[in-house]
Amino acid sequence: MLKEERQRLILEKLNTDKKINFVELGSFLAVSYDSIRRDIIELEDKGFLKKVHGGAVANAYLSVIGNNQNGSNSSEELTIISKKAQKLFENRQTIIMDGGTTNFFIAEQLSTTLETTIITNSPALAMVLNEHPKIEVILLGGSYYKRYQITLGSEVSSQLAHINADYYFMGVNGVHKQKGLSIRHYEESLIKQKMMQAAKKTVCCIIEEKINVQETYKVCDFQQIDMMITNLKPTDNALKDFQRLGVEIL
Amino acid sequence: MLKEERQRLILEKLNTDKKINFVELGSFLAVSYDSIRRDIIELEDKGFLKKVHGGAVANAYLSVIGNNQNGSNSSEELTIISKKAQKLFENRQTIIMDGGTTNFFIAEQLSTTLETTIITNSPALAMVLNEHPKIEVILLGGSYYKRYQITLGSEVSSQLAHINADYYFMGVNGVHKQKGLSIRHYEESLIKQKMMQAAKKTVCCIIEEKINVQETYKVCDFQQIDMMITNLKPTDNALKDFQRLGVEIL
DNA sequence: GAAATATTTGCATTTTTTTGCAATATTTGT
DNA sequence: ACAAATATTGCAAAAAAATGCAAATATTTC
Repeated sequence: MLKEERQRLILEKLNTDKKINFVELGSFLAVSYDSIRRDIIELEDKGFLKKVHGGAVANAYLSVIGNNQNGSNSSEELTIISKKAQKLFENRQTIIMDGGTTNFFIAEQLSTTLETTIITNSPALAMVLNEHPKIEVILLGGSYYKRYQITLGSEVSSQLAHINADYYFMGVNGVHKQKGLSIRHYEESLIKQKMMQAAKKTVCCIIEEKINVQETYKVCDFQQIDMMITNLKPTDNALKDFQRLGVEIL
Repeated sequence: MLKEERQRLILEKLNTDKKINFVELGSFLAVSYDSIRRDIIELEDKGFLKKVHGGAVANAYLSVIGNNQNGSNSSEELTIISKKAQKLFENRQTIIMDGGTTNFFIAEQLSTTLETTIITNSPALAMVLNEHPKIEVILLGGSYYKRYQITLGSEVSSQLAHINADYYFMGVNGVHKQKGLSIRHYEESLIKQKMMQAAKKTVCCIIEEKINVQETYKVCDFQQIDMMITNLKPTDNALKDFQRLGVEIL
């Protein structure tokens, strides 16, 4: 087995599993533990992964969207959310969508007859819409963060300043009744705030795992958004804390 | 068995298997290990594969292009151009690259140790660099033109206004000694002019089919660029009109 | 068509890279 | 702090690569 072949397989496995264990990998590829270990060191030198005690973890920015999609259980949840979100789209609207698996999914499912403008800081999302005949896409430029696969920074912010959209579809890592909406990256949280200001209504799409979760950086209070879409039924018990707060739940 | 025939078979096998082992290949083709090895070296020089210890692996970008294009000739031409272009890249530079197959190719081949900033209006190019550990990417935002898969418009233009890059790698549809460099899309030709202004040196990478071709919209005169890279040898007869005009030809 | 020249090929030898092992050190969980 | 798991290091065997050389083959030239 060629070293390169092995390393390619390691990266592939890492991409799907997000983490690898040397011992398992050794028996999986039928090579000694040492070879695996040395491969991991080489790959780390090249910046493709991070070596940790007992194995290696993916360098976040390497995770390609393709992998997020095939995660079978979460894709079911995303499908439900996407279906609900489709109802909000009408012709002649302008919609801001940030990067994130959910928005990616929603964008992919948009009806081919829809005529809207979509403003996004996610090149991947823009490219998903390549095939769409009628949607106009505005890409917000700036520093490109490979790790999150979006653009951020003051350039993005200033472009948002003179935009007035109908909806903003916001993705977050956590929604909490008291602590509000939060994510893991500071710069991104600022851009999300700007995006909220640039849209008449903010919609938050979120899978149930992220409900009642609090992350490092707060974007806004729960009451500041206009609508929340989850994969649960609006009447679900898990959502009862969020009822009657002036936020529509779909 | 002729050398060319052998090399063709090697490339075919590489295409299906994505990797080759010298010893296996030797017995498969019934020639000595050394012949195989020398073939591989030759093929690597031509940019068709990557030689590794124990065999060879497919060059990543060749498969990508395989999807976009079918002409096997043009990928060979692009490989030659890309190899030449690589020599211009050094650490701590800022490079503007617009969208286009050639730049896409060049970006994919960039050394993983290279530390530069790449400014582009092509989301696809930004995403190619997702896997690159050290390159910083600035994406120019604006209206996204699906047809060309790039952003254009005044927003892009104004972002370029305060950029001062080392090189601009420009893709065009035609280069003509008298008529200059030209492309098919008006708005894009304007952005290319801005990009030229934003870089110290402009490099034009072009395949021989586009030499002495004139398209609808002129970007600049031939003498205004600093360097032209083609798949031909600089001394090739087809380029003799372009010599001695102050433009370096690689 | 034959001689001269250049290219290709296979082999033997030397050098380099890769690999697995064993001994030792470090980290982790309890 | 202790045991178990995992990592590091140095080393030697094995595999593969590079090199130089000579024979075989192809190409050019006259």
